[in-house]
Amino acid sequence: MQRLTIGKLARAGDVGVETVRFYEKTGLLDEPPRSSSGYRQYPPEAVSRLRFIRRAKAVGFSLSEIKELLELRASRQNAGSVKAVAEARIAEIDLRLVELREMRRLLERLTAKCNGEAPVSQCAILAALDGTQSCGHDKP
Amino acid sequence: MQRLTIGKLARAGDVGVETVRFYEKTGLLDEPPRSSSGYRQYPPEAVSRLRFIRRAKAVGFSLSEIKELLELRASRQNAGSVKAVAEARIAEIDLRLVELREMRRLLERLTAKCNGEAPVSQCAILAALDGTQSCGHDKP
DNA sequence: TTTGACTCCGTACCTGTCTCCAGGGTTTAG
DNA sequence: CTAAACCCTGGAGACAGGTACGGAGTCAAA
Repeated sequence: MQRLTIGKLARAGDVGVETVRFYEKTGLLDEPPRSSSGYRQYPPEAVSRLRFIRRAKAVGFSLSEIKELLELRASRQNAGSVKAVAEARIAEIDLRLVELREMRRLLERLTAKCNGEAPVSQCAILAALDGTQSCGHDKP
Repeated sequence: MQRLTIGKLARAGDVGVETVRFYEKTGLLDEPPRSSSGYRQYPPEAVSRLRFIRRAKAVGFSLSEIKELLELRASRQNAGSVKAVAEARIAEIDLRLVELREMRRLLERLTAKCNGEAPVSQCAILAALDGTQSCGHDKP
């Protein structure tokens, strides 16, 4: 039943003390009871909650999505709503992957055409960005 | 030789008026001459500069990278430095692609295991984030 | 008991890229 | 001539996700 100070919780969750307070302020962590002198006294479960947040961040959930997941976890709904959040996140990732691959393709083409020895005035990259050459992005 | 007001420039470059002023403040666009009443009067070349910025943003350069590219464009160096900026950007994109693919892979595995009809207490996604089940991320 | 590590609170700051506002002056179309 | 549409400045606000700081109170070990 031992309670943790904020510093111990932060170390256990591998985040900064300020981050714990920030999470509390934004509703990701509940306000814990306080000691007579006002120190936060966390129950051991706070560590798993903090780790939940860390793991959810690692798979790319935003803090507001994580808050939503935590609220769902505490609810008596069925898992479909959680799955929906995860699927929405996958869809966002897919969108971003498409964008990044397209950017990469364009950049790759440009750098392939660029002769690094020539003066900048003949740089294919700059020419494409100037629009004096197609970079495959704008229609003619 | 007709000069453009900021509004016309903004429309020509498909950005907001405020954005043009912001680009000026941050050094992406030069300060143009002013009319007697203080209105900005842009030369037609400002449009291509603005479009340069727009295209460079589209391939994922940050504004500070774009500023660097614009400075290189105005210099008498050879194209190698431009190419280096582009290659650094490709490397960043590759890094991000790896991260996103990993996130996607983890999320996909979790959602596949999640039965949406079950109560949240049996949700495989939440279980993995809780750490009570491996999500393939943390070592056992 | 003293020292050093810890905690409290509130607020400001950071990166990046804008976006909006108030309270003016100017230009242009009708 | 008037009304709408435009322009000016400086500063604030927005988003995300923290990070830093100052001044003061508290706790634990030597």
